Amino acid sequence: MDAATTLKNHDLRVTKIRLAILETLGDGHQAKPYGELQAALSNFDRTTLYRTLLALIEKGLIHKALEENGESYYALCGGCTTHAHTHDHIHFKCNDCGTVECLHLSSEIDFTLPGVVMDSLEITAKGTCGACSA
Amino acid sequence: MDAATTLKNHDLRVTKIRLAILETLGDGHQAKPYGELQAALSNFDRTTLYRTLLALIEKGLIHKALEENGESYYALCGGCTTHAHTHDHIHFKCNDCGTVECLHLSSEIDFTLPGVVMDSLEITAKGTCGACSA
DNA sequence: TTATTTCTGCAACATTGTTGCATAAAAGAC
DNA sequence: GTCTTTTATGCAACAATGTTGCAGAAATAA
Repeated sequence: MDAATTLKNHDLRVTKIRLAILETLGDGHQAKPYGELQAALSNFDRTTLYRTLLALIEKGLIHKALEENGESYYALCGGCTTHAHTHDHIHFKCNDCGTVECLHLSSEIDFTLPGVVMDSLEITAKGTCGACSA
Repeated sequence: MDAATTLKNHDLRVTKIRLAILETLGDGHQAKPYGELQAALSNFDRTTLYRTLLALIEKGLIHKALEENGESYYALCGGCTTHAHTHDHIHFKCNDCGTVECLHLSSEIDFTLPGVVMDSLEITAKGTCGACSA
């Protein structure tokens, strides 16, 4: 499915920056830092990028993978909608090359916290990725 | 052990802002956002607060619990040193009252990611805390 | 093609992060 | 307590990101 159709399916108008963001985020299993997005999309206004990211998040097309040192990382979602964000994956950051990947877990992580009601779980692992440790 | 002794044990001079930060962070199982620290310590310069937090982190007295919406949360460490940060706990944020707690896990969380070498793991859970769900 | 809805770019400001430098304060020696 | 050395603090200054309002431009639907 092409990007324009994806946008329409998610109740979003097809505009240049939206197509450009989706294209920049590529195949979706890798999260990109805000700075990189801004550099790649420097022909667009910074405010527009900011608001567009918000819109794409709200409609379930992308998600904020992690925040580090004041910078947010964004990645494509796999099948989220406005009302149901399903993120059965964790984020892995390579300390060597800096790439952030969305990895699916084969086994569920499950644990309980006494006395609290748990809604969501965010897991970020760090280390060395396959390419860098080879 | 009082705060001044703690500072000395960690190779840090005893100064007003350091004592104030340790006091503000209180009993240590709760993380405070930067904004709250700054408000509580507004008689000190913002830069000094910034550098002092860095120093306390480096010497293993406090740690950055999580980052959310561009704001960092800080909490006291339990037995870290400059060279060995041990954080066998997760962070829990209450969506209701906003408090962030450092919770120890009774059981270890353990899983593997194929093809990568894992160094560290950061886990943030969100939901409703005991006080708010009661 | 027109009318309507929504998006974009610009201006403007807040907050946090960050560095350099002169002065002030802390720690150790006497 | 005083002096010396080391380190911390406050100030100025700037960068990056987040955020809002508003007018003009673009996308949709009729």
